[in-house]
Amino acid sequence: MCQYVLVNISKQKLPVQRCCEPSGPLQLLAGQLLAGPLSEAEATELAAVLKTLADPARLRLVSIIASSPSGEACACDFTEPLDRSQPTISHHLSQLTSAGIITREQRGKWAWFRLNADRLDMVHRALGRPDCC
Amino acid sequence: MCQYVLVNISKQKLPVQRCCEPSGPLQLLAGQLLAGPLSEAEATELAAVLKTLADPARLRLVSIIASSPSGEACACDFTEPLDRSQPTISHHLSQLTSAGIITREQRGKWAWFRLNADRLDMVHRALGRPDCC
DNA sequence: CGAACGAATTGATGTATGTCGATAGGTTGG
DNA sequence: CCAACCTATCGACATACATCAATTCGTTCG
Repeated sequence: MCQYVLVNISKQKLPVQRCCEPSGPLQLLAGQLLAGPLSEAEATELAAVLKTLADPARLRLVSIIASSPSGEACACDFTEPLDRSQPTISHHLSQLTSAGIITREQRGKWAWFRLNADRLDMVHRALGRPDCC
Repeated sequence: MCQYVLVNISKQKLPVQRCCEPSGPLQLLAGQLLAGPLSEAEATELAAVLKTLADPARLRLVSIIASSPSGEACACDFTEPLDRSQPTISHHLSQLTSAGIITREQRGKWAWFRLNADRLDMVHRALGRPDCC
């Protein structure tokens, strides 16, 4: 079912990007953890994104989407490998979407999710050294 | 008080490292978020470290330690800028220490903390692309 | 030794969160 | 248009957690 649709869209162009290059304009997370003392506001903002990532189920969701050849995955692909109920999966997908880490697209009765590379790069850079990446 | 002691040890050698180079052997967090599907165990382990980082107070503690010229900071230096009670600060420092993100050293009646660069690099790499850093 | 001081621990409290069963909302196919 | 199917929302529940006041633990110094 899902696989059938997946094949049909697997030819879509995948984002090819150089390593450590900003893939878009930075609007948030300007502060870097190791570059100087974070303000309460900067820390709260960064903490919110990290908190969304800091869950085993959500990390697995992200990793499954990331390792999909087509760059996206159907909601129905998660329930089995994660061994959690459908409402729980849906909840986590919603969390990740709200945090801007993944994007959601409805196609027919299936919901498809892809990574938001910009947002992940942002978090990645926020945790690196100032002279890195 | 604290500043006096701080001056005395500020000549200690600081770790000078190239960007994106492992600063030590990896024992944990072998899995990379974007390199392939994470197992439940890998995800749980990575989530634990991220959860420790995912708090405004703890992020600020880390950033304050990181931006100290001497590379370390006294527990007494945190209470004021963070605007939280002494037990709360102590609690967060304990969390960060348990997670291996910072190290603690008792000198006289003061407690001094430094970053564990290895551990932070580990988290940084875990969130990056496979071909990055 | 005993007073003073820095930091950790304890106990309590309100809030946030991960999880599921049951239900509702939307979309497709016959 | 109705039944089947996929997904989201709701309600409930147990657990985890951030925080503080009070207390205890260690260290230093007179």
